Amino acid sequence: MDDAVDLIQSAWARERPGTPVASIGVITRVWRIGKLLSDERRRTLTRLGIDAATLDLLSTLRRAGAPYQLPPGELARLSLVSAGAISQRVARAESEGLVRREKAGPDGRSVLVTLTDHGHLLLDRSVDDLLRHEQGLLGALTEAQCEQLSDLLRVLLADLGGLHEREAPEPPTL
Amino acid sequence: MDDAVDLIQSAWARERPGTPVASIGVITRVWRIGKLLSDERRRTLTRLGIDAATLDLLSTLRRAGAPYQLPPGELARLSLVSAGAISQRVARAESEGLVRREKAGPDGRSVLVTLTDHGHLLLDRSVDDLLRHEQGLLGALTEAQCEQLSDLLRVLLADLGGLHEREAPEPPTL
DNA sequence: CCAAACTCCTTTAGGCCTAAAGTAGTATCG
DNA sequence: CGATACTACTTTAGGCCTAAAGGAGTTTGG
Repeated sequence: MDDAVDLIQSAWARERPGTPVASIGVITRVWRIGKLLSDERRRTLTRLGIDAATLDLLSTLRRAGAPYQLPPGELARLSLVSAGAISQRVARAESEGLVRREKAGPDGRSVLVTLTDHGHLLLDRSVDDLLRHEQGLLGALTEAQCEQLSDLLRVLLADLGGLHEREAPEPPTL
Repeated sequence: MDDAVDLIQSAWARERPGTPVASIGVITRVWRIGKLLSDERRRTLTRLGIDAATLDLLSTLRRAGAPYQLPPGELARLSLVSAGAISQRVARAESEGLVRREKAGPDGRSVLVTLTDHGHLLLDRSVDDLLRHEQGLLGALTEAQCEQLSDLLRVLLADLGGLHEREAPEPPTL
């Protein structure tokens, strides 16, 4: 039986024979699943009184362990968003008292973002509910399928990880 | 060996023992792969002189086949975005001469969005390049792995597809 | 030493999206 | 028929993001 993505693939084949449709089965499904999960997360988090960007920020600091602080650059790298996005996330979270900015160390450029007690509490209050809910969303997959899927995605993610750097093809180290 | 997502999982387990981390292996990887692919697509499309939202609109009309027209509601359903987003996409594309809005049929509310020749050309000029490029991004996976991955994602996507409707739990048909 | 290059972070301009409100045409039903 | 509910689409307000420009501090090399 065909799903919506199979139909996209066959529609291209019908309308533009020769179009290279091989990637669609994986890429379009990844995007659609990601979109549906994001939409659902937004709904869930609205109920919990937090938004996805803030949750991501607080989570990253929380997972770093005590003393729950990281520099903006590290947050950007870990979160896969631009430095500018982190600056804005931190500004928003700071204005709500969830994190604090501290000038750090001898290098006058560097900053440390620290989780406040309020931020810590808000996170701890939301994360289990959220993750439990999302675990339920994977109910269509058996445990074995989840693992198999994780393994395949791990391979793909590892390969895509260096995409940005690969831009300027480095001369091989002779 | 552990990737960044495995580290997220073990960090939660370390910092908050008991947190339900089972979903992370699939969900976080799907998001990250989707993000990396979107970033790469944005870069590719910038070179081709089009943006992802417009490409999606033109593609959907193109795949519908002659006469290349669909109502906004159908476009929203097929593209997984809100009706408001479609209205804006169409407005942007219309101002560039890529599509045309037509009042359709006896029902005064309904509209048909039609691909113009200009839009048709722009799409046909971009889509093969784009898809060929993206096919290359899956190079880390063998053909068999791609198929296996597609199959697992199809199962998950089919299940998530009805998420929005499941909101208001319908009384069982006695 | 000091200029140039570099690094870290922030700010700004602009893009696209969602949720919700707004507009207008159509259907339902007493 | 006319009020009410509904449906299709658009508009608006606000959120978050990227790319690029803008400080400011640090390193490098003559």
